[in-house]
Order: sequence, then C-alpha cells, then structure tokens
Amino acid sequence: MEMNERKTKILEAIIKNYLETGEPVGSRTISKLEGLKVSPATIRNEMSDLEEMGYILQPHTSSGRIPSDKGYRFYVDRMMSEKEKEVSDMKDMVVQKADQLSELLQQVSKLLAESTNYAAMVSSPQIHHNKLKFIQLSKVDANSVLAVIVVEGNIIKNKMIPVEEEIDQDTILKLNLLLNTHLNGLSLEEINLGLITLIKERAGIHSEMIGSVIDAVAEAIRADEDLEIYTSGANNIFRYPELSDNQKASEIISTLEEKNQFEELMSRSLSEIDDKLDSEQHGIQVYIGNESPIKSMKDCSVVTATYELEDGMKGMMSIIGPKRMDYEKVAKTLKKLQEELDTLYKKKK
Amino acid sequence: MEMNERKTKILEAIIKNYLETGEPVGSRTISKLEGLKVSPATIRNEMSDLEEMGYILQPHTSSGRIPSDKGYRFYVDRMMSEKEKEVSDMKDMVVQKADQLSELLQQVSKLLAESTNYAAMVSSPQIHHNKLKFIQLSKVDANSVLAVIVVEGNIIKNKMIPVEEEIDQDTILKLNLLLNTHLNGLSLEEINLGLITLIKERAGIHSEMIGSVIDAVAEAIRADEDLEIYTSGANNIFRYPELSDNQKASEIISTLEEKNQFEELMSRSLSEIDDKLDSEQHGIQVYIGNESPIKSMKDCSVVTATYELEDGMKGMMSIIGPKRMDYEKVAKTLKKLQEELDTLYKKKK
DNA sequence: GTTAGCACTCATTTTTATTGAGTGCTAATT
DNA sequence: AATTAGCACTCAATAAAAATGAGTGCTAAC
Repeated sequence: MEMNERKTKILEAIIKNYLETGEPVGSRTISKLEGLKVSPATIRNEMSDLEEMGYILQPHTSSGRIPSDKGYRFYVDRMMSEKEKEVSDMKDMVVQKADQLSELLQQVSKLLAESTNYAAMVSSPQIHHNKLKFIQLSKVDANSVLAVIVVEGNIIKNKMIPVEEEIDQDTILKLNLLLNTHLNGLSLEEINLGLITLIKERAGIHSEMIGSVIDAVAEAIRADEDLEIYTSGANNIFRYPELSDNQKASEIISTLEEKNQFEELMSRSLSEIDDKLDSEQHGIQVYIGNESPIKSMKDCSVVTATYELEDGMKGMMSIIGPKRMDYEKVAKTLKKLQEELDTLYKKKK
Repeated sequence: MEMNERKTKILEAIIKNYLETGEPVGSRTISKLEGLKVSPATIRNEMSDLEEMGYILQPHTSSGRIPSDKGYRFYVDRMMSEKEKEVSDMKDMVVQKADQLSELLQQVSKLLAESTNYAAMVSSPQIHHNKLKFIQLSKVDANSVLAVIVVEGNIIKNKMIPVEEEIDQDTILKLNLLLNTHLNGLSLEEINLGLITLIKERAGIHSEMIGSVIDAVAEAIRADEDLEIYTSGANNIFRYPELSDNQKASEIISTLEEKNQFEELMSRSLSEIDDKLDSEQHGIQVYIGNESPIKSMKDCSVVTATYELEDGMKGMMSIIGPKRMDYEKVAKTLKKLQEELDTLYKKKK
C-alpha cells in the first residue's frame, strides 16, 4: 500500500492529538479538524489502512488509534527534516558560569528538565585524544605528597600519596622534573612498561611512590573511568499517567539512578551521530521505545544531543519522557542549549 | 490515664504487627498472640484507652488500629534504650577503599539502600575547624595558571585561572612563597580584608590574579559551599504501598533530587546529636513523620546517623522509608557502617 | 470514491449487593 | 471490679450487574 497525502495528514493528526491528550484518537475527532473535509467514515477507512501499514495501533477493538513506534518514527523523521522554524518564544535559558565543570553540567541537566518537564541526563565529556599536559608533586605535610595531574582539556586530577619518610623540597623538585620531562604530551598508549621502568629506576628510592603517581596518571587519562552522569527531573515522569504506574516508574527511576546504564547509550549515540553528521540534524538523535539501547526505557522515548567543549571534549545530553513527548520542543531546547554551551565556552576562552 | 504493662505489651504488639503487614491491626489478631492471654474484648477496651491516650489511630470507624506518630515514638524510644543485642546475622557490608571521597560516599549510600531496602542519603563531611594547609600555583600553559588549595582534612580544591600575559617560573615561585607565608594555617575568619590588601600589594602587577586565588581559597574553606549529597535507592519507596501513590512518590523523589533540602536536616541533626551524645545512642536520631525538618517527608520516617573521619570532619547518613520501617534493622545497619567507616579510616592512616 | 446508517464491541463508569473484619456496648461471669 | 461472651452495627473492600458511550467495521446508497 502507498502512503498518500491524505494518509499522511491523518496520521499526523492522530499523532498530534495523541501527543496532547495521551488518549486514543477516534475518527470523529479527526473529521472535526479543519483542513480535512471528509466524513468520519472515510477517516475510518484510511485509519484501517494506516493500521495495516503498521503506523497506528488499536489498544483494543473499538477504541481509537494510538501511534505505533513506527508511527512516531515517521512523524519524528518528517519533523526533523523540515526547515527549522525560527526558535520561537522559547523560555530563555541562561547557563550561569560555573567554575567547576560538574556544577555546570548539573545545572544544565536541571535546566533541561525544568524547561521540558521531562527527565534529563547529562554526561560529563568524554575526552578522545587526551594527553598528559602537566604533573606536579607537592609536599603537603610530613607524610603526604599531593600529585596534581592535568590532562588536555584541563581536566584536573588530584591524588594524595602517603610517604614513609619525609621528603625534602629538593627531591620533590627533581622528581617533578623527571616526571615532566618523560611524560608530558604523551597519551595513554605511549606510556608503556619500558618507560615506566625507566622512570622508576631514575627515581631511585622513591620508585614506589612514583609508581603510585603513574597509576594516577593512567587513571586520569583513561576517559571512561571519569564518566559522570548528572540527572534531573526524575519526578517529572509522574506527569504522564502512562509512565506512572509503580512498575514502570520504579524501573525508570532506578535506571536514572544506575547511571552506568547510560554508557552504552552514550557511546552508541555518539557514533551514530558521527555517522550521519552530514545530514545536518544538529547531532540530535531520537530513540523511540525499543529503539533505545537501554532496555528499561522501552516505554519511553529518549532524545539525545551531543555537545562539544574545547579540544574535542564531547559529551551527551538527553531527555527522557513518554513516547508522546513534544519532540519539537525537546529538539529545540536541546539545540538551544548546545548553542548556549558553545557561546559560553567561547566567552570563557 | 496511666500506662501499665499490659497496655505497653498491646501497643508493642500492634506496632510490630503493623510494621510487618502495613495493615490496621484488630483485637482478635492480638488476642491470638501468645503471651497475652486475654480475650479480644479486653484488648478492645485497652485499645480504646490507648487511642484516647494518642498512641494509636483508627483510619475509620470499625477498622483496626495503626500506630500514631506518638506511638512510633514510644516504640522507638524503648527500642533504642534497650541494651543492644549482639549484631545478629547482618549482611556483611564491605566498603571498598575508594581514593576519591565522593566515590566512597556514593558507595556508602548505595550500600545503605541495598541492605535496608529504603532510600539512603549520605552527605559529604562538613569540616569544622578548617584551616588552610597549603597553596600552590603552577603554570600549566601560556595563559593559564592552576591553583591547588589544600585545607585541613586533605580536602583539595583546584582552580584554573586565566592570565593575560605569560608568567615566568620565577614569578610563580615568588607568588607561591608570598601566598604560603601569609596564608598558611589560617582559618576563614582570619583572612580579612587588610590581609588581602597587603598580599595584593606585594603581588604587584599580579594582584588581580592573586585576587582570584584568594577567592578560591575562601570558597575552599567555606564548608557549606562544598556540601554534597549522595542518594541511592529512591526506587525502593515503591516497595511500600503507602508511599507509592503518584502524589507522594513524586514528592519524595523530587526531595531526594533537590539535595539542598537536606542542609537543614543535617545541621539540625548534627546539633541534636551533639546535645544528647552522653545518652550513648551512637549518634542515631529518628524523625517520625512531622518530626522531620523536611516537610515533604511527613509521611516518612528519617533515621540519621553521623560519621566522623579524621580531623573532626563530620558528615551524616540517613535512611528514608515508611513510618513502619524496621527501625531496629536500620539502626543496626547505620551503626555497622559507622564502625566500618571508622576502621576504614584507621587502616588508611 | 465517499458517506450515511446501523449493529456491534468493549473499556469505563455507575449502581447495587455481598462480604467480613472489626468495633462499641451491654449483660453475664469470674 | 475485672473479664468475657454475645450481638448489633459500621464501613472498606470486593464482586457482580447494569448502564454508558466512544468508536469500529460493514453495507448499501449517493
């Protein structure tokens, strides 16, 4: 069967109506809509076709229709490819400067949740080509030395290292020099066992301590170790009856809490967005129901967008809501926030 | 009216039964309990008295009774003052060493939630007498300087400071010396405007940068700025029907998310525990329903305990659950974890 | 190809009955 | 004087029955 313009219009009307009300949509409701001057009976025939084609479903005989995942997908694809309307009267979002990245991201997730009324999730940026930029050991007190490690993208990692015997300033200086000359500018792959042994040798009696430092360096560079997830607006799911029975709500909320579930989503979404970057969709991905890599989100839709800070630090933000979420608004909001982060970063620079 | 032994027994029986079932308890149920050899009618009379005294409530005429907040309070007070039974077959909890405090606390909250099946919340420690221990500026690249600030208790704070013109190593060394000689060992109150002006003067053309550094120091020392809250097990509330209607669940979950709500709870609980430290209750506080400083917790009970790391760093952990929570188990679990943290810290030292 | 008409379906709502746990009170018993 | 048996009564919860109404599919007329 072929999709024609009237079918498209009817499908769109069904979906739009369902997005608003969350209730199955009947033929009469649609016939009353202006623009489409046909009787309910005709609509019924078309609906019957649409159902056969898999775009809509009947929860039970003699109820109205609701969109299937395929129906949503059709709608979302059409919407996304449309020329973007000017960013309408969207709530102004102001990301305040925060000097800690974590604060900033927490703020972003809150902002997303508040302006969409869905749940939001923001990941810390994953650094791709991260090289060591700077190491510094400092003597903090008689039996502890602090190692500060800065990697590209100005990610900072601290590690307090206990020492048996007090170390004098001179030695610290020497060790600093040793570490910096050998390690600066290197990536994880370049720091191999040979190099480590060499450095340890040169460190003499302090080789053990240097071992700890190098471990910390490795940890700092390895990106996924530091992947943090910020969530907000979990309680928003209670706004949508179809998600708020105990079973589902509990599942969604624990997923939001079990932040590690998002790693998969993140890596998949990052790569998929890379793939179709040419299609110029502002790097926004929509997962409807079972399309989502997170199985417990089968009753939700997940919309993800990437953001990019300096030096290729890419992170992800997503909105989690019912399948009948306002995709248009969500996409706009994400786009807005992408830009916001962009300009914020530029200002900072 | 007076409380006698039989009334106490009956009250206790009502509460225990209600804790298990969550259903109102009737006179026949209690009469069938061994140990109390009286007829349901007698129980009814006693129950009538207990109700008059405010220990129990009838949800509606001709239903069984449920404990009132006052009833729970009676029960909890009795339980807490009993000689503590040996820590029975409690699930072994192992706090793995984590080198980041935040990881550790997140882990603790998860552990609490998992072993009690309630929601858990852990605060980062609040430092009381925090003095500056160590400052270090380092040149990271041509236009940024990294300030590392260590306060007592080995809390580390990093701040990246952009600079207009490149600074040479010598100047950095001088500034480091300047800062350390003037600021080390001082607490927030001791760093006054006069001192700041003095330092800025000495810093000459770098006074502006030094200003940023001192701001960061102030921020690092001010404890409440850094108060972080870790939560876990929010979804556990769905285990308890009396909390899982949408209204209540949503309220509780957003409270868990709005972490700032806990500040009040924390400060109050810390001081109250200080007050009655002599009464030897292991610093465990129970807030039943409206007793809680957090208004949205009126349908829950909140049990809090403090923990203490080195140098008087005190933090709080709490369990949030239904009023009919297993207070005994919760108290034991908290106690266990207090000890665990204690030994962990000692090992570390 | 479109529409009016109609019988039919079925979730939802409303109504009515039924059940049963639990009470309070009174009068008998210990 | 305290305890208990007995009984009428209350009321949430469950079940069963009836009414409602939105919506469908199909057929026949336009």
